Amino acid sequence: MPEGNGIHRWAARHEAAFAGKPVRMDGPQGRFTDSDVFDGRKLERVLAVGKHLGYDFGKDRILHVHLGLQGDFTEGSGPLPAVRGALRMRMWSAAKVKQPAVPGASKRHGWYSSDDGTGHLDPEQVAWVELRGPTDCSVYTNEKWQQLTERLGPDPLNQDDPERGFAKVRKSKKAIGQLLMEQDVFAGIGNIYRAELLFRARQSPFTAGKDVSDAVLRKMWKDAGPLMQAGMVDRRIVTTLAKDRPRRGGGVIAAEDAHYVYRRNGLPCRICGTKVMKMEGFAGRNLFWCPVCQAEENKA
DNA sequence: GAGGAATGAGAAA
DNA sequence: TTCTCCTTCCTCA
Repeated sequence: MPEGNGIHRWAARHEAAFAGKPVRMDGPQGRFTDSDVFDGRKLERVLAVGKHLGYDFGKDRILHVHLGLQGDFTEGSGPLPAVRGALRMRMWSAAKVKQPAVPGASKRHGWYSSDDGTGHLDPEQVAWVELRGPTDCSVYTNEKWQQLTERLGPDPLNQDDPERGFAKVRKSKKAIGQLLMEQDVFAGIGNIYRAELLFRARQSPFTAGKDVSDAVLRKMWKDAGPLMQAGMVDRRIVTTLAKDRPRRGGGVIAAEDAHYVYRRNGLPCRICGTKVMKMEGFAGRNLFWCPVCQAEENKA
């Protein structure tokens, strides 16, 4: 379900948990049949570009994961839980045992264990992740991964040079609210950040790309990096400034205070009080904006 | 228990 | 522009 910030977060967490060691992997319900390619091999690093994850096992083998709209990970420590729900793939840390976990098993598959009850393992060291509902979970070569990254636009979370993306916006007749959703313009931005970045720049979603001022473009780009980096609070995206949120008790940011316009249609704009608007199917998704703060005449 | 919506994107028409 | 993939969670009855 996440936008780019959530993807980079998973990459960092999974790299910290698994990289540098052999990992176990399977697709216990037959939804992922290539787990053998990776099972028992050492994970070298976890790549993140836009909304794409790449678990790099070296030797020209990368596990590509794209969560899409419905995909999500669950993670935990302790013993691997029983299979439940619709599980695509799971990955867990492997502890090396002195004897094959399964007598007669091949070295690659049999000499690592996490929950086989052999007693060779400290349960506190076990970490696991489960993946369900992804758009893609498949084997990539280095070349295929490179083709993917070349197709994507600059990613605000990867310190990329934004000029390539700016150039595409400047020559496009499409609305900026549509361009922000296109991953070959900017990678990693999704429907929440589209709405919130446009609002924070007081930019109308309907202005053609070629008519958006450079100042606003740069402002949105400069905003996007830190905003996406700080983006997750309790697995939620928060984009409101503290001064624009109502004061409530405790340090927790309430879900209804997290956004300026996203899913706030019918509610008053936090800045001007005008009712926030919603339009269905704008670049295939629901668009939210304030018709006053983001009026087309506001463009610099 | 049904039905819809959700932080996505590729293919089809 | 419309369909289709796919899973979970929430609302409503």
